[in-house]
Amino acid sequence: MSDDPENPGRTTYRHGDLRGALIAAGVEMAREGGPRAVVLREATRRAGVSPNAAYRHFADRAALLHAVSDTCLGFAADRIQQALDEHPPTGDAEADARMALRAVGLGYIAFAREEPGLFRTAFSVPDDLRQAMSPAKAGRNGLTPFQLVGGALDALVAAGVIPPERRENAEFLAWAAVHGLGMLVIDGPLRGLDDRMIDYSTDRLLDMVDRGL
Amino acid sequence: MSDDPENPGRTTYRHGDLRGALIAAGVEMAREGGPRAVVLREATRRAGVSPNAAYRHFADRAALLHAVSDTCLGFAADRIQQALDEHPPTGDAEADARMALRAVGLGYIAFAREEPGLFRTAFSVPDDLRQAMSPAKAGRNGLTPFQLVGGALDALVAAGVIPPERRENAEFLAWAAVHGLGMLVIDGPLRGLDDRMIDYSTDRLLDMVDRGL
DNA sequence: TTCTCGATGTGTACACTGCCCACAACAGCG
DNA sequence: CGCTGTTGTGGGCAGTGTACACATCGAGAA
Repeated sequence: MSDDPENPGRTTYRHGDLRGALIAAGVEMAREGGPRAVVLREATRRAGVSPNAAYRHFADRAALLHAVSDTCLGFAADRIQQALDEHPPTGDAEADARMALRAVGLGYIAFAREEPGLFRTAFSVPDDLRQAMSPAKAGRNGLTPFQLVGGALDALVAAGVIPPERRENAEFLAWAAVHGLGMLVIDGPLRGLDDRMIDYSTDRLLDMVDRGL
Repeated sequence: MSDDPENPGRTTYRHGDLRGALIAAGVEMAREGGPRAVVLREATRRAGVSPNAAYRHFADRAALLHAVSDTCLGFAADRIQQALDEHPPTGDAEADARMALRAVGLGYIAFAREEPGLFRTAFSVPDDLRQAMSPAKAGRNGLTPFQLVGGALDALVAAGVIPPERRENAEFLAWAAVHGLGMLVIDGPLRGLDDRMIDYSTDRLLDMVDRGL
């Protein structure tokens, strides 16, 4: 029995929302230590439940990690949406479309920098195109990061900035650039560079995408 | 230095090159299962040695993984060099410089696709700028992947393709794009796409870098 | 109302991991 | 020859994932 004041020991035999509690605990561990820190037994401990109870809701540790990863992708979507909200449209369709794609990138990088553990966890699980738009990976706005990038690109086509024949699969190019920068910043050679330097590199990378798409 | 690779039971008390054998075993495990599959005890088992012997050569599992990761980066450098060799200079300095940067990207992506486990392992260990050029991460040509990208960019500046003021930190932009694509291909939404599709995306990404740098 | 049953949580157990400690064997030195 | 520091061994501990049998209980059937 845990006498944790924040997590009162339950009185009922049933937990109520053990699945959700395990995911929440997993997210908390992922926040501090990345995907490797998501430990099944520790999650059950935090939920005040015996280790094997987890197996009523997840086939194995990988399944739990997958659910945690999806949740993290939703958080990424939220952060991207926040960046979009910070750059409201001005009325100039072309400039707005450009700025929206930029905002998606800025939100993505911001998420990587603010929550490196969650960022790593979000992308620690193999994924494929079919599942990239699964609602489980969506944020509060109901969209996944992948769909947010796609939306920004559609707007660029609608505004005439990108010719339609370049639209196809452009998600992958934009995403690759931004995702790569995110990795380099939290785990790669850019780690520990001062903030201004990273801001500058982010700007230049987004310039490159803007020019090169 | 590297004889008797398949010696089940050694006769001498000393192993001879246990450190190297452990790294080699680690690389083999990484090849099949990525960084998570690099397990210390299994490495000692494959080296025909007791578990604790590893601690005479590595402080802990993280240290072994780090050494394996460095080795993998060297393999990446080798694959990039191979791609460079496959596109020999034609005499046109400008076209050659462009092609060299392209070849670096192609080699990088080829490595990710051919050896996903080693690729993941190479970048599973936190790193910073100071260590990006450590000789431990170099390939047979003595250069690290980071240095190979840098060289290609220097050639682009020398050929007048890139203005010098855009040279600084351009490594990060080119690297981010290619690295991101590599991750998307082996772990992300592009996983399982057919080869032609990936080739096409790679081409378009390198176009973007070429245009956008 | 009572009974049953499927869903959910518990207890025990096993194989495996990383890592700590004390000890054993040996190569290279005087 | 003996000493000594390096390298490998053996036993042990805490912690992990997970398989199996069992306990508890909520809800629908009788």
